[in-house]
Amino acid sequence: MKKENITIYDIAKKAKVSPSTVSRVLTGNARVRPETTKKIKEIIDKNNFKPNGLARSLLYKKTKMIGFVIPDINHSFFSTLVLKSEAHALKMGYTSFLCNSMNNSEMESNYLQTLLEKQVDGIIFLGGRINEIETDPVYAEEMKRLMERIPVVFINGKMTGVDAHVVRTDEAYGIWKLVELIANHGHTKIGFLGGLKGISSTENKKNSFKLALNHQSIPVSEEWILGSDFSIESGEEAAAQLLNLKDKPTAVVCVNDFVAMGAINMFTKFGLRVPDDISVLGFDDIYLAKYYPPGITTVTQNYDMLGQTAVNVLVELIEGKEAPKETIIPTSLVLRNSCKVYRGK
Amino acid sequence: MKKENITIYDIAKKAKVSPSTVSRVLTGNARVRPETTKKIKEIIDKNNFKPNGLARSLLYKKTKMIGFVIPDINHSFFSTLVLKSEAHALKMGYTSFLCNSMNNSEMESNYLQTLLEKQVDGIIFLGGRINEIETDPVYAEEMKRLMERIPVVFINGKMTGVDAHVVRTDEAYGIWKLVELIANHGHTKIGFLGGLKGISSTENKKNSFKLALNHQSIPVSEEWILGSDFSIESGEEAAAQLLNLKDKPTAVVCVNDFVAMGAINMFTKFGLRVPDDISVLGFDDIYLAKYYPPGITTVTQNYDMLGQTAVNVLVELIEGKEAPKETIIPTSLVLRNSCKVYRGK
DNA sequence: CTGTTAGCGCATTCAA
DNA sequence: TTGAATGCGCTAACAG
Repeated sequence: MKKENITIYDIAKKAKVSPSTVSRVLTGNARVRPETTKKIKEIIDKNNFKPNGLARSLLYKKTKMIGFVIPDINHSFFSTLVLKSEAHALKMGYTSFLCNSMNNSEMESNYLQTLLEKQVDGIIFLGGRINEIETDPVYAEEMKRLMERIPVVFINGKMTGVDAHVVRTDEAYGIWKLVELIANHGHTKIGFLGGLKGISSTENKKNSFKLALNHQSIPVSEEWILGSDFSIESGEEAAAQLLNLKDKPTAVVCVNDFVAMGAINMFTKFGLRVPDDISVLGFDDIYLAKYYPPGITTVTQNYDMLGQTAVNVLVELIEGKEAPKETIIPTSLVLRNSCKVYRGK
Repeated sequence: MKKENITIYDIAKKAKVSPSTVSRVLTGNARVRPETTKKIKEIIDKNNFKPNGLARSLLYKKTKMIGFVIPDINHSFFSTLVLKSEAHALKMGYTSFLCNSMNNSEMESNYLQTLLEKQVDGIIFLGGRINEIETDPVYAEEMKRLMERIPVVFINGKMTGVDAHVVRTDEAYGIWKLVELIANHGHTKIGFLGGLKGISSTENKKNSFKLALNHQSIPVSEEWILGSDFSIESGEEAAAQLLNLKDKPTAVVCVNDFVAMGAINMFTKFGLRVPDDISVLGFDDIYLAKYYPPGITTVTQNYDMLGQTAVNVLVELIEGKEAPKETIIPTSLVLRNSCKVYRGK
């Protein structure tokens, strides 16, 4: 099936020149007589010849490839981020190699091996092991050994004992602004929904949530802090649990937009109107947040900046330059219709 | 920054053996004395050595990589499909290289070049040029030249003059069943929303829609066939146009779930209840279809089968075997709550 | 301006 | 069971 590979030798022979001359017109790195160039280009074109990138990369010790390890491309947050990152990487002259770890540490390890063998020039890492509050020393060790061989950038994560370059969303500030917004709307009974315990994003947000409540002199009610993960289902469950309580909050901050959607679903199902009876706030500003009725008030992730910065930092590292150890990407509120002034009892 | 590469020569030297012996323990393709093996393995491990995949691939003329050209990973349909395909490819021993063309033909061309240079073993192609009803001869030519060098599989598309292997969703049947469902629910005024003209998916679905109406002895009303693309916005627009009509349908089939969501939004906004006042049907069964209120009745794409089949066909081709030229992946109805019996006037 | 030579890292002959 | 030699396809250094 696969046609015999054409090489520069074949082209050289047909053009009656040496392989190096062909190579020269290919790279454009040296002057070749115009007529010769023209003849060679014609033959290249006629034979549909493409230089073998493997051979080239083997020589250069560079593949111009960036590896991405992410948990799940099927999640809006990651797919958007990857899309932006890929586009920017392309501008910087790099192609992207994507690996879906499905949040499975073993798959992460496998993919890291694969990326290393494929000789990618650098790796951008998201999710999984770098999101655990308690770093697993085995995986930390693996990561350190990896980093001895190749530049790595973490997005929204860290590992204790691993001194990596990291680019982070300012989750704390986002939550802070969300709480400020609700408080300004007169709410004093506020819950927090969703998020897996032990995952840094959850803990960061919960911590900021509590701090912000304190700052607003609003008491923290632990029984309004519910949820098991980051899915719509989790939002539904948490909301259902809330509905069983005698004393219910009038507003809930959700760990992300999916959880907010689930919460909205469940509240609506049980006759509560959002935002009239209860305000629901999200996080991430995924594509659907705008459309999901009633339109979710949320915090935008600044996907462009997040992706671009991560790629930029990695490229600096690849080129052997200095790069900031930690970059915080600002977040900002996106006001829509799932939050409303508290209208009293 | 980047550490000097360790090679089998370094390992060989430290182990006081020849490079070929190291190579042998690496591949396991030849017998090596157990003690020697052990010693070499220890040294490999201690030095964190990984064989260079580029060199290996150069030699084998195989990269065990599949290239995916898709329009936009940020769309649920594609991300789900890619996820399933990648998982299956991994089982078959292949890693996946993803390229987002953004439905831009020029980017498609660039990525095809890149994939060729990176020596992927085969390519799975979705969207863009293979979805145009009117094939652009320039791109068809490019595709043909590509296919002379490397196996290609199309998913849900084709190009006139290009004799490619293709795996297709049975869109026609899905639409047919949708119409049947609505007709059985007593609806006789049915519209079709969304879809870009000239794109095969749109035309296939519209054609099937009309045939199905005929079959049900329901008249086709062209003024109820509206929409400009595949987005939520398009659904909103189309629904708004429908609302301006004196005579309105009581059910609409949408080109996909996003359009259905937009339509539901707009109908709701103008006081129509879904499904009580109007039934709205989607297509694709994306993750959110289940949750988007009131829960969208739709057609599932059978993502697993679609992705697995495409990968299987491609692998057969890569291995030089025969493979079916066209495979149709069945679709089936997913009943939820956006469709209801017509309750008369 | 062009040809010859060498080597990137690996696996596979062929000998020993 | 092991070592030496060769070549995958390419480019850069060095001559000419």
